[in-house]
Amino acid sequence: MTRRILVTSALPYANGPIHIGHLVEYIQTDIWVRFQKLIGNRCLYICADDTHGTAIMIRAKKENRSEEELIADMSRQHQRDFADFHVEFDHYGSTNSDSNREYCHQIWKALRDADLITERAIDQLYDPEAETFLADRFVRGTCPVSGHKDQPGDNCVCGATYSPTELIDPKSTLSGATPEIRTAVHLFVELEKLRPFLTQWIDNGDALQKETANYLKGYFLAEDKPLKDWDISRPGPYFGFEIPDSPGNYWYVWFDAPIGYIASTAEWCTANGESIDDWWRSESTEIHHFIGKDITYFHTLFWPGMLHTAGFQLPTKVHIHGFLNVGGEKMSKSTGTLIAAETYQKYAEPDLLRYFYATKLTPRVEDLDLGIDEFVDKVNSDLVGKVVNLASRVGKFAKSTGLSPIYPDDGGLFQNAAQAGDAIAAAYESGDFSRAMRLIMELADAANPFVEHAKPWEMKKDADRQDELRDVVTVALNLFRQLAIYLAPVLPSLAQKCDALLGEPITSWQQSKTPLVGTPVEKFKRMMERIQPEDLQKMIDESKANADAEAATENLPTFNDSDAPLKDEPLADEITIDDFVKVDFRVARVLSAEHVPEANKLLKLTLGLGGDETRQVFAGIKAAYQPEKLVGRLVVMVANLKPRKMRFGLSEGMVCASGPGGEDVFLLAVDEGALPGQRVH
RNA sequence: GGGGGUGUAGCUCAGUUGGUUAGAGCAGGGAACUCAUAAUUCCUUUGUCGCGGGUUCAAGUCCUGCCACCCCUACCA
Repeated sequence: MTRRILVTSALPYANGPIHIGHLVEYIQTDIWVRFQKLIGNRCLYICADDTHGTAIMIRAKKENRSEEELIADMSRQHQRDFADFHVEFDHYGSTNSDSNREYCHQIWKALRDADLITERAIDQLYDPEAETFLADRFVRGTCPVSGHKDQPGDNCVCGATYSPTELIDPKSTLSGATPEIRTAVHLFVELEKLRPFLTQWIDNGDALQKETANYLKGYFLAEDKPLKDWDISRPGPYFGFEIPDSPGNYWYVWFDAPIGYIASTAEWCTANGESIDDWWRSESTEIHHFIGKDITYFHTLFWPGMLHTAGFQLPTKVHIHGFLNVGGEKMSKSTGTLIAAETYQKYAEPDLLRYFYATKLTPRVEDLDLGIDEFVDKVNSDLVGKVVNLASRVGKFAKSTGLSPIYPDDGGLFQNAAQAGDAIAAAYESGDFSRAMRLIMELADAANPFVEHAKPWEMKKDADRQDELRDVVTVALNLFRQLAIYLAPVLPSLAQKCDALLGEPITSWQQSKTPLVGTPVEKFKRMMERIQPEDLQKMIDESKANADAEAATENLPTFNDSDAPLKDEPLADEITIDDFVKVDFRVARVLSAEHVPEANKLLKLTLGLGGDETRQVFAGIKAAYQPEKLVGRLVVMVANLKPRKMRFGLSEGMVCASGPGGEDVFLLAVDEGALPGQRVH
């Protein structure tokens, strides 16, 4: 019976690029979705960019562009990265969409109607310069308990926890300004009122992994403490949706983000003439969320609460995965292990990462580790040495023989592998990809000896044994094709290469049950390259270099230069290089400088251009410079200016200086090593 | 401090409801082969199944104490 399944991955935040840690989740989900489609279920894979919140606002400001431009750009990057890694969504939306706004309104109204919303004024730090309220992580100051300096807004290295309003000498990390305490009204969801529902939802059914259910019951739903109200609003300015019945307040990003699942599905429905209710309000549709353990409680408490209140279908299953470590350590920018999808892609095939993750993924909430040597060994010996090699070693003969009209005796290999399909499918279904990969490799291990023992290379030399050769080719390629089918959810491109070789697309899991016979075979082409540890080292090196460069940029002092000078004197009309070269700037040494008694502003300078060349120039810098201090220094002059007769004598050029005049005049200087007479280009 | 998890060959891990001499892949050693991407095939070494008790005819598997590591959470009496 065909199931109808809606699948989501967590919405990536539009604040940064996709890295290999994110990819664990998208690859995991994509494998599961491809598997469902392959066995013939109706399956929809929905995702979107998560675009709202303070972080986006701040970043847009820093980059001097609108939030809309920023998130459009990030969305493009994200979708490009996903496509590179063969993560294939049925629809990819954005939380900053009309559709999402509409569903936010709808769910909000339901929460109001259920009397779950309350208001309360809370004190929060406010950055008067950046004109925004500050989340805890945007404040640093001295710990009120131990006195440690430069601690984050909510906890200290000494172990103390506190409220950011208790920090001594707090500073905003955005502007460096001292934040002030401001009171603002926030809206809250009274989660405690949903306790009976949540308890029941967590206890009954198998929507959650056992360890997750235990964790929630033990921690959030413990009898002795009520569930805390959920702070669901932020005062403006805030990049997000304004709350319709609370002007000036915006929904906190975690309110509208999961609603994006529904909104994005709705967009797909509109485009495909389907009804949203069939997907989100139907008991015959399964809803599967794939998320990381860090956002467990949003998806297992708030989200079911929202769905329940607004009358949507609850998740059938929340699949929670652990974090990625690299080389046994947490990923970090400084060691280069936080590798961007884009960087990975330059040095290694995305398929290899998909396979490696597949061998590591289980239904449990466990962290997984990417070790360089392990990655290289596993991928090379499993995929290249066993799977691809199976096709490769008969590939050369196959073009001339084609496949036999009747599948020959193979000692039960094909039949055995066909039967193993059920166990492999069950492993995929339960999210135990690690087990699935192990089972598939067992088949690959059994297949290679067949070729070895059949000795096709001897048959090739004997004209009387061409039928036997064709039989060996038929067996080897069919066994290979079974592997390609079983691996298709993980390695979609290998399935395609198998199509290209055998001329029969892989579209269904059931194809693994029936051998392909009597068809021609295309010329064999290499399907996969081995990877070297150095390739992975290079991507780590590049990531590290990128991180260092970024850190260097961020450590640059910030210059808060006023825009007044430019406004006072706007840029002149554009000129060409030809216009520019007409002006001959020269480095000159001040040989003498003296007051001009009759003049208010002028000094009389004698400028040397090297050798005997000198120019006499009157410069309006009297208020700013003492003549005796000018003698000997280098200046920049316009040397080909038409001489002008002044009351005090002939001025044979101009000295370059900036500033509005009076005491605020600043002569141009040249760096050490410049020589009088040199032209300025 | 509380909750959860893990500990099996050098490495990554399987070991179903307790039931024969504890397994696989990779790595190591030896040989063969040459169709194949120095790939493959055959043979082969290695384990106090973290440590100590207990239950049982029988324990890697169940109970218990300890040790180590990991994850979550916290300073709450």
